[in-house]
Amino acid sequence: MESYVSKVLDEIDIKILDLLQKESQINNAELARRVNLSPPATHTRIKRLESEGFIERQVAILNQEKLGFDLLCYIFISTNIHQSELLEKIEGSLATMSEVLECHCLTGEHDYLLKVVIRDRKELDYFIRKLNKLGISRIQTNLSLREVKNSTILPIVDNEQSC
Amino acid sequence: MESYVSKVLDEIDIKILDLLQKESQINNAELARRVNLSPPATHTRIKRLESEGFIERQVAILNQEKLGFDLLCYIFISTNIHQSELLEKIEGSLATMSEVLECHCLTGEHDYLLKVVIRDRKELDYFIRKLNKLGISRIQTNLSLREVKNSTILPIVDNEQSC
DNA sequence: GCTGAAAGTATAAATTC
DNA sequence: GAATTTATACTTTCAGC
Repeated sequence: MESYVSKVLDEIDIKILDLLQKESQINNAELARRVNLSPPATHTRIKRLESEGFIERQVAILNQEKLGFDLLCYIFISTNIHQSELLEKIEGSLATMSEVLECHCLTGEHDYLLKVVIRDRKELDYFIRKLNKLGISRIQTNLSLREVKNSTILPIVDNEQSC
Repeated sequence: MESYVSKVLDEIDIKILDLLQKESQINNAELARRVNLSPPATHTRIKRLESEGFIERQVAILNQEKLGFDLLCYIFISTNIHQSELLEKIEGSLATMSEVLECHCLTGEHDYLLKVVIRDRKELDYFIRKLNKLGISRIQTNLSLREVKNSTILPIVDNEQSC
């Protein structure tokens, strides 16, 4: 696989993005050292990468388990609705539910796939009731038994990484 | 839903975690102001939350589309393997593949669910060949047509949020 | 946990390549 | 046009209370 180097992004930009997506609290001087540039030059590039939207946001990833979220579920849902106005309303409702971390419109037999974090069985029951109330006709819940990998790192540089 | 307040985490800790998981580059003085504490006290708490593992890491979330990743896939895979040593080897291989952002061992008819980011159709073909070589017997690929929501924010405080 | 000072870090300005 | 060095403002972090 080759790196994504375009007219707008050179190798140094890619390197900066990669370092930041792995460890965003790295300080500017250290970042500059790793890309062989002066701190101000590096800083200017970061600001450009932010303003141009390559960096969407910087976040802290919290430990689900330590915070009491015992259940991670992937839930497939289907609706019988084909009216776009109603679908938008359902999507809006799904997006505002804080248990729903991800929601994707998918190819295949189901309409949407949800990634949902839940504390316990009781809350899962409550959540599925909420889905039913939205007018969702079919729900297929898959529980994660074990997390093998969970990363936000896009493969923008060649080397395979393990985290 | 009620907040997760335990002997180790009080309301202020939860508030700090929540602010950081939404915007980790917020500065300490501003964070302190929002939780009604002095900057040093706030700082001490953050360090504690990090060392105790409530904060796993801080990362920059990059824009997939702008970086050329046109395809987001959820891929279900099954193996015919029941020997734990071989399964561990397969899991290790999956975990080191940089296209695989997530890998979960799931309940249901399939063994694993993968979240995979891919640049184009050609790369998807190449990726599926790699899976075949690992000894995976059944592969069901679902493409994301549209992202309705994509968040890393755990619902540790009551209010529903939209991002 | 607070206040205030010292150390460290980011940003701006001036200059050079 | 983009990077560097120098200078300044800000932010974190460490005392003492």
